[in-house]
Amino acid sequence: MQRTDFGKMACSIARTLDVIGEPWSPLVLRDVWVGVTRFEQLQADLGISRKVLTERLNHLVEQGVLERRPYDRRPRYEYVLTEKGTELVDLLMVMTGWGDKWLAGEAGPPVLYRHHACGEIGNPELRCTHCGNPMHATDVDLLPGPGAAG
Amino acid sequence: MQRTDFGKMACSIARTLDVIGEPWSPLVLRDVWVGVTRFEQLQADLGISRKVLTERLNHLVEQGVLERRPYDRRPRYEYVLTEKGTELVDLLMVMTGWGDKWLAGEAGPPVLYRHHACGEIGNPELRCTHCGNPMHATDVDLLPGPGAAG
DNA sequence: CAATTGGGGTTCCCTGAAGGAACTTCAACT
DNA sequence: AGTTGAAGTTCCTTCAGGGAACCCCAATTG
Repeated sequence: MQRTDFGKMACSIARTLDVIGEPWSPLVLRDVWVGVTRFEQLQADLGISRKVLTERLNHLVEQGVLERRPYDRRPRYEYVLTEKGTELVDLLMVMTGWGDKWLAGEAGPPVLYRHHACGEIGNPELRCTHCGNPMHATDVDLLPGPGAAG
Repeated sequence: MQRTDFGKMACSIARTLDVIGEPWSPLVLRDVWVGVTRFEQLQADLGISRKVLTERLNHLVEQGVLERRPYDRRPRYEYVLTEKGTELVDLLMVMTGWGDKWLAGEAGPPVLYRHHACGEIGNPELRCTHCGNPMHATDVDLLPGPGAAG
């Protein structure tokens, strides 16, 4: 085996990594989210190799995370988030929150979120869909689900 | 340049990827979280190359996400989550939620979370720390923060 | 209407990282 | 003294990322 295939593991983390776990993919997603949607823009903004950018975009399109869409009568394309991709942004927001807290240092966070509902600057927090209380690593027990292996 | 260094970018996503973005790292973290904490156990459970496992564990320890701790008078060690690492599990939980929804298929989720506070099975959702309302990709504006580049 | 421009890729070579198996070390147990 | 088992290390092969050059196509320009 060359590079291990995470997609076949009975684990939603591994499967998710199969979609956006390759190097650069989360940053491509971030850029598309904030409006950097074209090949040339992405390549220039990220400093990524054109070859790898092509591979990542194709993979994200295949996985249904991005849609490749013409924006001109010339052969010009932009990449936009699908619903599946938009929901992946939750992941980016949590990554941002953690990075802001643990890695930003003196300078502080590079980007802030203003929440439409309240107009305030803030970060997202994980809360239980049932009771609305915080739901972090230490607040849950893990149980085997219907899709468990063996 | 060989492999691009994400750690120096002015982006908390890129910086977080520098810590856990390498292949296998999130799965190592998951295993440690659920109690697979020793070298041999991790190697067997993941099917990862021993060489790469060594590299990942060292990196995660250097980054302060895991702590390497003796558990015997013989030279035996286990890896445990630090506070910094425990907070990273938020990321794993969100990955799990997305994977459950979009990739689990017929079989359903392999793992379920039971929330201590309410005793129910459920998934975490992102909510604003200020107002408590849902906070997803489409609910925020992005603003430059104090650590923004140039 | 030939030449230019620019977006969106492909192709090529080189190096570095992942896979995998064999080997090493060290303390305790037999 | 020999064996065991955890925890790595070493070595070789193959594959993926970096980087630069090249290609294709439609519209605009001279």
